[in-house]
Amino acid sequence: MRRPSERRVVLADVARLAGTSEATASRALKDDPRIGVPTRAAVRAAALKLGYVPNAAARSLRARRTHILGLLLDELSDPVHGKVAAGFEEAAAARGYAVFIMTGLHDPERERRALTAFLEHRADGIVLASCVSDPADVHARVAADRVVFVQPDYPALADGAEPPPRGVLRSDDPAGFAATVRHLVERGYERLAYVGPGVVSSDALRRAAAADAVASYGLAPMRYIDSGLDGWRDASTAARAIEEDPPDALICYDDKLALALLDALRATSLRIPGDVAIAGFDGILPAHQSRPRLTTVDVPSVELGRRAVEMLLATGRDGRLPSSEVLPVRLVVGESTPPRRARSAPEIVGQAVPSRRGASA
Amino acid sequence: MRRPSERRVVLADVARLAGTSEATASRALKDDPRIGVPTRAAVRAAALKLGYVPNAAARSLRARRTHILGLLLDELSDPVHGKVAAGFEEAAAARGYAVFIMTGLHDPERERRALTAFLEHRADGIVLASCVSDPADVHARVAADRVVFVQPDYPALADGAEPPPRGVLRSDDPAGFAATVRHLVERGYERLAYVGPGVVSSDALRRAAAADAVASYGLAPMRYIDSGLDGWRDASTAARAIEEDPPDALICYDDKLALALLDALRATSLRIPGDVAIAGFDGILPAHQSRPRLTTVDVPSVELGRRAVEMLLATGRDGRLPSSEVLPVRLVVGESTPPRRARSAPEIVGQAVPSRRGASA
DNA sequence: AGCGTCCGCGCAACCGATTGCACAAGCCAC
DNA sequence: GTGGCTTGTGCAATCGGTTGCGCGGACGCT
Repeated sequence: MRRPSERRVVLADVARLAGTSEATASRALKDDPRIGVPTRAAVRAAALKLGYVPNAAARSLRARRTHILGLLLDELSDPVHGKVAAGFEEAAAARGYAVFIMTGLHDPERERRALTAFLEHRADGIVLASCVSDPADVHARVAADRVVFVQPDYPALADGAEPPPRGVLRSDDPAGFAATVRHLVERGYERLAYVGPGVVSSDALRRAAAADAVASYGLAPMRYIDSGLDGWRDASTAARAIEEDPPDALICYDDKLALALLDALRATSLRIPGDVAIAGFDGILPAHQSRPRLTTVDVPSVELGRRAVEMLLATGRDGRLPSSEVLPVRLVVGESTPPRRARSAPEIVGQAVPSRRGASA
Repeated sequence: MRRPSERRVVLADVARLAGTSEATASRALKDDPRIGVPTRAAVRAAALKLGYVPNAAARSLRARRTHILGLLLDELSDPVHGKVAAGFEEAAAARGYAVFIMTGLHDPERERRALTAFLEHRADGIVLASCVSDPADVHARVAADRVVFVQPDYPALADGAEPPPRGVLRSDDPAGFAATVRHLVERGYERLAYVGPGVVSSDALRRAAAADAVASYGLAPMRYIDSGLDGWRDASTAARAIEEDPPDALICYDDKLALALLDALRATSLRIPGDVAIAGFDGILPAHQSRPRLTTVDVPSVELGRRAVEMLLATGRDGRLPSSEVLPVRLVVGESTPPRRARSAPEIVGQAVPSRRGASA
């Protein structure tokens, strides 16, 4: 237990106790082969005895490497971002990097401040997950070989750019939505609708991907239902709009929204999935446990976080990041999108109020 | 866009451009009143023009303050921990602190390494959420006025210690479980069972709190059902055990487990809540959206994170942390615990659970 | 014995900011 | 004109490690 009066143990103390110079002590502690084995042992022992803890600030000041990685994301409490963060932290820790995490909350000003913090602390690498700022602004502040974009909302950073961008990592969301649409079409759904928050820019991409798929099947253009920004909490407005004019199936921006809708639609006369099928996106755990089980798309969120670290730390000798990557996604069919023609008996699964009757067959 | 050839801009460059010394430039940038207004403006302009970004390592080396806070938790992808992290990050950012987040994953060795990282980076404060290490070991490494324990699993750090501990922050879980038991008793449930992972140490506390409450109502001792460590993913084993000999109601360690059980019990002949009622704990979003809606206890997780920051930064002039705090929780009655008999019991929906603040008895 | 190597280690500069202290003006009063 | 003050700046030490370079001694070889 360190008393206020005791000064912090510094390298000089270790060196003194070990009977060497600071230089030797420093090298010994990092197992420099130029230092003899006995000396190394002596320094080790001294450090241990004194409870020496090197000062990272001093070290990185001289070494020009901080072993710090910065991660910027929207919301830590969001399951998807939480998984990205978990994968990121795990991979970083495994490689001996500490992780700065800051949240942007869709606020450009907060993002700017977060970036400033990363830069002041001289993070060795920065990962921007779903940032709302302009990548050009970002690149004006951060060297291109030090920043990786994960799930960028910017079409410009996606495919088709010339030259192929580096340092961009994302999951194949368009393919996921295409798979969802295909699944629905194969199951006999025709009038599809997309529900999303609108303002989030990745929403436009997902919606467009679904719309493209719908068009490719020759179906009528997909209806768009605005869930609003807080549709994740209160989806009742969207639920009423759906009740008024129910489509055959709903394609949701993400699982969080789908689950909120599932909940809100209980208050309507609609039976789910009997009257309206519903599909989500992300593959978060509650989606797999909901009732009915949600048809959704598993996104490798943890893997995204992990790969982001690997990309950052894999700059080749040309000092450039590996080229961009797209991680595959996987459609998971649940009970929320049953074959449409097969429905003959009334669905019980989607009933609104739990039964309080006695035992029933 | 910074080219590799351009050297990083340092304070000396700013000073040169502004025509002052480094000392003056440094003071000007932090609005030292001793520096004349024109000089301050000149330095400001020079810094802006050069795109100067101060080096946090150099600054904190000399200033002996890093403006870094460390947060150690079990799993970032866990909803509860995610909310704690979110509150923590938000409060820290608002006060100009950067946040190191590391995960322990219930592994003492990882926790040790995380603590080492915090210490090497000289974090101004450290928050340990649900760490599995011995607090004594922690205090041997970290000054007592620099670390806050959130939701400690250690009875020794809870109430009753003498002198009252400082730097301990938790929610009133015992009161929450007591409220759940009371609710179940009032609704006519008699044979209660507790389901938990067993090995997690906070499990013992929760179980004990529930058991105490059960005893206080003169009911038979509560049965214990082991969910296993990965009961959050696969609760089928526990579900089979429940089906074999169903209690009246299940009190679960947390919502995650309750939801998994809810899901697993669908594969049994039991109807929920008709045959067996079920209650969770934590108040995570999916619990409020599940079907049936889960009776649970809202825990102020975000607030825990926020308060942790405030406690860390509120050390008085005696250099000591504020005394420990217990945040109140709130029972939320859902559909998973309907009245069991015809006799109607008083509704206590949304009633706040009486809770004590501070460590004073 | 003489000479070239190699090994192990220390000197001192350096990373980039902060800060105690001193000093130079400018101003007033005597 | 000189002393006492205030005001605005600069010098240089300092924080705690890292690292280029050089030096002394042990060792091998002729």
